[in-house]
Amino acid sequence: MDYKKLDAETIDTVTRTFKALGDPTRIRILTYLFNNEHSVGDISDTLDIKQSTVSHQLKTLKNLRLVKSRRDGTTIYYSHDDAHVMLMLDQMISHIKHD
Amino acid sequence: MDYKKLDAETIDTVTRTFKALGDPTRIRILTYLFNNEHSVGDISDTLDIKQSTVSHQLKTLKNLRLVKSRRDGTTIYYSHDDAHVMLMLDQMISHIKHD
DNA sequence: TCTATATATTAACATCTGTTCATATATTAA
DNA sequence: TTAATATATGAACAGATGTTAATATATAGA
Repeated sequence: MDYKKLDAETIDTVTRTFKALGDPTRIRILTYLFNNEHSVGDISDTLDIKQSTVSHQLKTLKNLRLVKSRRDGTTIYYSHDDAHVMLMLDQMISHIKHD
Repeated sequence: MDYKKLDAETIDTVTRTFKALGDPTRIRILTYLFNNEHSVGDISDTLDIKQSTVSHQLKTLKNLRLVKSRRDGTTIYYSHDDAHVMLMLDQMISHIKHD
């Protein structure tokens, strides 16, 4: 890896992505979405995070294309949308746990 | 991976580590340290970041054991200290670049 | 000891971030 | 259309964060 090859845009995107993972609420949401899709209300109830907070953070994650959503009636289901990032999240958790 | 197994301490450490990677200055410093150790002044000059800023960010990275240092006279050389995290940084850069 | 050099620290500041409450929007069913 | 339910949005706020200038500390050499 050559640091000189890191253009500003790459640094910016890398930074934004890691920053998205640098918050406990978003980590908990993403981890909950590891295997299955879940609705906003489900996430809110299961993780005990206010609905408004969940919505805001899902929007943040969606802007970075880390999650995607589908509507079914009034319910909106979210699922992860970046397998590579999910893998890195899994790696980091394993790394931290086996310390 | 089971989200229920994520205790508060693990979430906290995972979050702190990702947060450390969520800043352009720290990303540039870590990337520069990918292959070799470098002194504070070298980092400051090469990356064009004020010495004070470099020192502050190196301290942040050292607190998280992402870098280590050794002294040689008045010069202090820093190098990375977490191969797994460096691997994830490399993975993320590759992921972003090949998008 | 005095000077020069390298790095660390402190305080201040502006900016960013995450949460919350209140409310808006969207969909469905009656 | 009205009511009920699910989700999104906007504004406000407190607290965190990154940079900077000024200064302190540490080491080596004269």
